[in-house]
Amino acid sequence: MVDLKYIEKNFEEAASKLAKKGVDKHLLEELKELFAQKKEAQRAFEAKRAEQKALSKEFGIYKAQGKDINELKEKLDNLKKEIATLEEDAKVIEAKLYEKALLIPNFPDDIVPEGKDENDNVEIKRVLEPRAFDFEPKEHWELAQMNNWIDFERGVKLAKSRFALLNPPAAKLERALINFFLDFNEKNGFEQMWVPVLNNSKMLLGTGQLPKFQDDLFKVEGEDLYLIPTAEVALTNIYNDEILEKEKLPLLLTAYTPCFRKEAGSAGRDTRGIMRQHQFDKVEMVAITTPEQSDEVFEKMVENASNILSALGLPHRLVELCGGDLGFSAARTIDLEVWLPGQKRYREISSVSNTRDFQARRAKIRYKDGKKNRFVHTLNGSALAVGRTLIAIMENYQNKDGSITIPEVLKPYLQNRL
RNA sequence: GGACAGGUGGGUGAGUGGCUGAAACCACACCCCUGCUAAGGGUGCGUGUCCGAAAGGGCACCGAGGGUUCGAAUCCCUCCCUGUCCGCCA
Repeated sequence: MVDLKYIEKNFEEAASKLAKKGVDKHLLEELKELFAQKKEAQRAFEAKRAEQKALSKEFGIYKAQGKDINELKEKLDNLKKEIATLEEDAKVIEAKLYEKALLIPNFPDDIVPEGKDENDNVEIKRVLEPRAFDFEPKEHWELAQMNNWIDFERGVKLAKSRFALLNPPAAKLERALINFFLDFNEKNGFEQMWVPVLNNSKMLLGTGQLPKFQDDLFKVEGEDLYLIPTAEVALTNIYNDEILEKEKLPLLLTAYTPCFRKEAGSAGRDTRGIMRQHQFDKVEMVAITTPEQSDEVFEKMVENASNILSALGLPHRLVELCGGDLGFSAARTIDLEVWLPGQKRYREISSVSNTRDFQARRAKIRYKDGKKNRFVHTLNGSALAVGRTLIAIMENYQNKDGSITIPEVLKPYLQNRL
């Protein structure tokens, strides 16, 4: 959640920052006004409440002394009614305030370029030269069919569109990739976790998926449980409503989970193949840091994801997202896009974000800094999206006859055989 | 899923209507004493929010939400969770 006090004190600055993300200034004005109202209502209520408490105490003393309490009681009865109204008012305003505040996206960092969509993102650098083909490279869905790696029809039969199933060679490769990623992350300091893939609404609110993006989530009927769209939700919320010791930071975590997304609003996009599925595997990194540590950890996470791609021999580029393309919770994001020779373009395979204290405020994740409790910074990034890595391997390692060469680094994970 | 028992501060745990935001002990921090593997004493030590430069003060929070009452951690209702036993089961 955005810092309301910051908006109150630095309104113009806050407004110009959020303009980068396309947030209307009027929304902020409304918020500021509500915040002022909330404080006023709170003050009014608390003053009366203090009065009531004092008189009630007297009431007890009077009674003990056998004094007449009728007059006092009448006074308190009236106060009670007055307070009930004041309290109700304060509650209503507060609820309204938070309802609105929870819909305001995070402030982008100053470094974030202006822009309205992905076309305005800024390429930072390219890593590894795309391979030169002496034949026309095919797209992954074609290769998948030629090699019988992916069964799209039966995936749909089992569930619905945008579900697929992997046949023996691809299924093994999928798991090899998961293990390879987890090991790679672990070697670079990320603790390997295992988490529930169903999380409750409080957690989804903590990382920013709720309340605004409810339509993107699969919800369990009759339960306060959602299938997580990313392990970021579970990993970050491990520390929901906790106060951490400064010495324990930064916490670097990694986990593999399947991820579930409704992909509402992306009808017609990437309908062929497994680029955009309702269920996909991903190995995620999450970091919990002090504000001072978060920039350095951010770089480390980007580097780690990039190094994995390099280890797999996959050409890729780093892209700094512009304000308009930045996610709701992110202050800054660098996407890693892998080269897909079949599609002849770079496609997102990892996204590393620093949310600064935005999620920490929502999820109430703090750390002790001396006597004070401060909000941590939370960061997340894929390392990597597994299904998309499978695509990248298929397209980059394809041979003229449609067969696919397995990258050397994965062979140990396949017991040297498919 | 059924039955019973519970949910209090970092932990253990007291507290059945006002003197309790909460005893005591442990843990932790600092100080004093002592002097070596027996320790003792003192002080501090929840979270959030509002006012304040600060000191300090107000309000809220004893699983969550309602209710009764002048007044609730304490009484009532609903829900959630935990434990134990039974059932079921990877």
